[in-house]
Amino acid sequence: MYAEVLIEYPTKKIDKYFTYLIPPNLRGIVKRGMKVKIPFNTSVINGFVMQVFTEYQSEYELKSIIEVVDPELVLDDELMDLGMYIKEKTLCPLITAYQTMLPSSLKIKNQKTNYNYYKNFLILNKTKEEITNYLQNYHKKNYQTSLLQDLLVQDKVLKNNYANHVIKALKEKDLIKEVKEQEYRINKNSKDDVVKHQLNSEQLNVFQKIKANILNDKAQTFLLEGITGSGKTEVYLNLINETIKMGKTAIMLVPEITLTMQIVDRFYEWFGSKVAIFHSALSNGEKYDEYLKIIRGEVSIVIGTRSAIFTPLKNIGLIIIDECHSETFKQDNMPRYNALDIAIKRSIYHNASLIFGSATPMLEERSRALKGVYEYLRLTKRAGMGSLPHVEIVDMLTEIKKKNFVFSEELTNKISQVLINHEQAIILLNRRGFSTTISCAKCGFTYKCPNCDITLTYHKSTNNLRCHYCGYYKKCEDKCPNCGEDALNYLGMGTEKVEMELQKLFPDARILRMDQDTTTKKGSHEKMIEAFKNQKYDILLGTQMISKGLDFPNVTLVGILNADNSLNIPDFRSNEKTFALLYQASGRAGRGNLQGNVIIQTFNPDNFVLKCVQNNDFEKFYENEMNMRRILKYPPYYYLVSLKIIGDDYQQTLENATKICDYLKANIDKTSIILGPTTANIFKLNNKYRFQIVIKYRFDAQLMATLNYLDSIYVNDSKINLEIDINPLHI
DNA sequence: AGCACGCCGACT
DNA sequence: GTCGGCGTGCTC
Repeated sequence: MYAEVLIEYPTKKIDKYFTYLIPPNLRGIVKRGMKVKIPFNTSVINGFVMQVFTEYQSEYELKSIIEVVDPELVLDDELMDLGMYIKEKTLCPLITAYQTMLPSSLKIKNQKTNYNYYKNFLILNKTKEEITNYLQNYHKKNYQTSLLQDLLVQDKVLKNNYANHVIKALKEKDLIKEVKEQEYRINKNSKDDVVKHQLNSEQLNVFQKIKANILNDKAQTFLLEGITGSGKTEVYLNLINETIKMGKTAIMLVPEITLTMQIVDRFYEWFGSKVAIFHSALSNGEKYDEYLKIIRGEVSIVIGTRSAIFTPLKNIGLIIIDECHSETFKQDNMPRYNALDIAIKRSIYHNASLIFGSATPMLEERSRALKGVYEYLRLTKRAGMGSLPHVEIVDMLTEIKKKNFVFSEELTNKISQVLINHEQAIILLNRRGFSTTISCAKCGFTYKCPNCDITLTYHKSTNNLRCHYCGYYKKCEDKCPNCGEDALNYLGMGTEKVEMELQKLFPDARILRMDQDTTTKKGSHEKMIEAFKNQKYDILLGTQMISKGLDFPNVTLVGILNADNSLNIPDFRSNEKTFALLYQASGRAGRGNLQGNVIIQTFNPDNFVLKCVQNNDFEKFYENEMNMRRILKYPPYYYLVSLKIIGDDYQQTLENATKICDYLKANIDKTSIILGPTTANIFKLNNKYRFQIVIKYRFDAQLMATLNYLDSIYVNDSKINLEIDINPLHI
């Protein structure tokens, strides 16, 4: 017996099968989809079995598989094929696809093989009658009798709760014995008195439609566009409930679990131990346990972040991707897969229903829904009492003249009103992007590329402004070209500065600041949210992280500082992202019975995106943005591919980039557009120079073959590294 | 990815 | 004369 094995080094250089002998003691045990320990070159490593043969002709002597890493963890045919699909679509080493499917506790370097977690219990070694008899004749009352009493009531008790000498004494009398049982690290029970809200007519309509589709075993994707507070979660809960009643299983993806703990708790309340969760904050042991629950068929619902789309559930009836517009669903290292694509693939395999849910779906998804590729469902009314908030745009230019640099008069007034009424406020500081842009503190002017409608990026080393899309650059000026003031600056406001300012204005207000600095400790995020929900604070101040999915009924005011900041990020999606962010953030206001107010502070009060947020005008925003994308040839009208050429030597890297560009021009479809080579957004990283080529295409029969060829060429180049990202979210 | 092999420089 | 630098190539 022989096995073809993938080596667990995530590199393209050895992305091929190696054949091993299956020793007699492992025959019938080693199967496709299993992890095995193998000798490779001079060391012992893990491998992944792709195929088992009975016959094999070899010119040289084969080595033997040493052992199976974990006989319970086997990827089934669906996931094995899915791995191949990912390799084909994203050009990754095959093993990286399988690695993302398995819990990280089984990674190469991880020598620890057994993650099973045991607890020691005590049980009676005699019948209950015998013990009762014993207790009646034993006239004293001590720790021993109390332990026996406990065991008469409970069958088994945790060993750790009792003193060792007591246990020893009872063991010597042969009355009790110790047993070891595997325990899952996460144990949740459903609540009997869970509050199940009555669905309104809109929710009911959506529920009925999707339920019927699950019953019909039809693979169908739904785009569920529901305004903030429209009760999407309630629809999900009811649909999942129906799914498991039909004997099927469900997966729900969320962007980041820590931000969505409120939702996850609701799932535990409804479904208890039928739920497994996956996210990065779990320990290796916890992940292993959750995975085991799925493999053993003990759970029927999985909630998790991106990679949870690969959970080995059988008989999937429903897949939900909540907040499907989130960029976290695309992985930005290998394998560069998009969970939405995988979800579609899996829903077809299982004949399952698939829901993409969002208040602000990406243009790609929305246009597919309009074309009828997805079924378009909408929730247009808030589910509870709350009505949509009143949105006001404040021009910071006039405020600055009044010496209000951080907080406008209007926002200050509204905050004091909130404090008087004992309500709560959220202040969102819209952080700038990763690259440095220059703006004028006096007039809000920013430099734009004349060719791309993209904000120029400042390069300190050469003191000029560049467009990393087309290569346009210009010298940096001292004075603002718009208003002539010497007020160009590179820095935005930090949360700390805003907090100080806020405390100065409202000395008695209890302010909670949430940003990367204050939430790095594990669990601190949840604690803060809990504290704010319990009204231990009046004002929550933070960055993007506070804008999503949180539900605080007492919040009546949302203030958004420097709203136009994210518009200046050099990215063709910056409008879309800003719209989603502002809309989501405004949605935090007025979720209870109280009327909500939103104040948007900006230097561009007439900005189209902001106006659309204010007027709640989705259609107009999408229409305008689609038009822009069409003119500029961006998704959803064109698909994108990004190639990054990375190397130590500037000249050599640029030469290779040019060579690749020429090769592309000669070999791909003439209707495709090739941009570049230009310097990449991050031009120098880890002392390596980075160039970028962007391909825009619609239909290109030669493209994949060409990319595959280029990829294979550069695998064996030790000087130049080529990174290809197919359908990148940003370039 | 890791590790061995191999061919050139500054040392006891 | 040798120790060791990391460039190159192989791993069932």
